Amino acid sequence: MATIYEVAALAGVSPATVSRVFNGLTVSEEKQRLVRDAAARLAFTPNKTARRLRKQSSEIIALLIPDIENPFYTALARGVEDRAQESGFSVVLCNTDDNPGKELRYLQIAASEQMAGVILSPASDEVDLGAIVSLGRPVVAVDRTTPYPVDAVKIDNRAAGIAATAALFDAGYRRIACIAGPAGIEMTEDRFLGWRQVVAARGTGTHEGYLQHANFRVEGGHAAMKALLALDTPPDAVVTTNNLMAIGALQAIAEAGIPPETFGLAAVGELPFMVLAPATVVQVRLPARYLGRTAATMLLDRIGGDTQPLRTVVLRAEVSPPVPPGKGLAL
Amino acid sequence: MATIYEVAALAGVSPATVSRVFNGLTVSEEKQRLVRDAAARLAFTPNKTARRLRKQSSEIIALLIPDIENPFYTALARGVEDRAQESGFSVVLCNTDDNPGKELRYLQIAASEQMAGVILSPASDEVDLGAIVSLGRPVVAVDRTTPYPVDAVKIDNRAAGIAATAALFDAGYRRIACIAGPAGIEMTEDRFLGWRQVVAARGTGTHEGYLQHANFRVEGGHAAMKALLALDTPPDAVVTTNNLMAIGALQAIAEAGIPPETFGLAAVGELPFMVLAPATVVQVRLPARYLGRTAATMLLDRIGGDTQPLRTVVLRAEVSPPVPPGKGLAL
DNA sequence: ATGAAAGCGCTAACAG
DNA sequence: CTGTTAGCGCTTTCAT
Repeated sequence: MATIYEVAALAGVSPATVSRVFNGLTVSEEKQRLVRDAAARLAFTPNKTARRLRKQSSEIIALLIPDIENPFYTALARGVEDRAQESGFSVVLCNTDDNPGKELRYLQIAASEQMAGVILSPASDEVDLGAIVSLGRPVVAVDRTTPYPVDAVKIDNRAAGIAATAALFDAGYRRIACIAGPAGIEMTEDRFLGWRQVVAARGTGTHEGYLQHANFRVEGGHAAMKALLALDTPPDAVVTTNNLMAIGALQAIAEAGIPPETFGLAAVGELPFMVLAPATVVQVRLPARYLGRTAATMLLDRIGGDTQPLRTVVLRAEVSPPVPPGKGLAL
Repeated sequence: MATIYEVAALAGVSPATVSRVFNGLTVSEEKQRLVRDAAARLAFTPNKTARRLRKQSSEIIALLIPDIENPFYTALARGVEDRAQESGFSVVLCNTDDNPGKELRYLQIAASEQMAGVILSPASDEVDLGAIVSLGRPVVAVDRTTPYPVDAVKIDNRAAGIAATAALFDAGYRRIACIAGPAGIEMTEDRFLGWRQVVAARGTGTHEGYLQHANFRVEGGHAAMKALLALDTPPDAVVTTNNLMAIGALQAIAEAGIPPETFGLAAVGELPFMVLAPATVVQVRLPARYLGRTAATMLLDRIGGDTQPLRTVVLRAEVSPPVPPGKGLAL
């Protein structure tokens, strides 16, 4: 890799001038040309590491997500990436696996790599963002929140939970259970509170065991659904607070030999690659990509020196239009 | 962020000694303790940027994949990540979007960021890996190949195509079409050659238009399937050379009102989150995660100085066990 | 507008 | 075993 010194020598100027050319500072037309020619001939690419050491910052933003195999997060990642590209930033994707230890480690890496900022969907309420924030690196929480005061962009989760549950009521179901994520994550709590609110207001009373907590994976939804079906008075419909758990629930329903069209299912989130949409699956569509884009915009604003007070942007989810009868593929 | 100079001052040793402690070189027990105490008190984290500038290399490997929203690639990414973590490396995920321009750009970034190596699934045969290779950075091609001489790990694609097609034959289908990816990518060509081989050997002769090329996305498979169904003698089964196109094909079949159990579908790749597996969907399972892990292992070997001749590891795909009747959820 | 020179924080000889 | 010192390649005053 050629350095600015070699370029400078070839162009007959000083290294400083080469640097100026590559940073868009004022350089005479003539020398500008000289430098560009020399650089082209040497296939010169500025050494980002040296530049970063000097400037104490980079054009890289870290994105910490809990599960890279969840399409919701990959869509979110796309949104972040697209926006970042527009401003010449690169994105480093870090998979925390919902593991606070891994999360912490990546946060340290972000700091020691002089990354420009961090967007994260916290694995737990206990993330310590103090270290990175005190370094002056902006942080934006996305999808999930954190007690630590940072910018955030989230979904109106309570409303999403309400919409999902209400749709099942409207479809005629009366014994509606809920498969929620792990206790202690505000995002999923809010969604199940939405469920509880609707059930309390319109339901036929609460049933024992209708609220199940599970991890956010397919197996979690599967296990929880099995537990629900084993109840004395099993539900006739279920709300899941994320996409993957809905898949697991569907699998359990199928395994139990229940004709799916007789059982109501509403998911907060989109069921990925759902070729086969039984009319009874309600999807509360989450604007995942836009969530990412918004978070990236907020972060880039901060990186650019924006100093306004902390903001939380709340996005509204949208209930999927009911599947027209006969259109939902009856396999 | 504290520097080694501050730690050195507090510990009463030289900066070099601090460096040695953090690099596991020989330092007396006593000073070792001194340094660690001082470092802890200052919350010192070594500045990776400075270290990288000095060492001319980093512990980061770049992973360039064509589509981060394709579960095959996220699974592959997991494999890479898991293996990398074990050796203390981090992974930067880059989404090329099957766009040679983006791919080139990321390759340049990998070079100018002094990344330790690159694992990529080339977007085109024209990738120029010369620049990065001549920098001494190891490169491993994964899933797809490239004419440029680098280590590679791939699937036995011809065998996968054969397996998929043969399974349909065995199930009694006789007019088997193929939806292949874009022409010019060896991976997909090999799969469709497998199809052609079986059709030629066991088929009732070739039909006009039974080979469709499409992009690798859901829409591609959808459009191709529509074209197939519009033929004078439409096929009674189809092989798709990747997972996403199979989804699109299924959608088109459903839209056409064809009872899916009367139509055969075999996909090279797994249909992600397939709750609803009609018995007729044959999946040739690709060991995506293992593919990633293997690629990472090869790359890390090279980074570690392994100098053996170029290797290509070929992994064998596995046909999904036939879905037991009544088990494939009939929605 | 341009050049000279001083670091950014770390590692790796080289002495001792 | 440990300290001194010279850079890695770039940006940025400070002069000119």
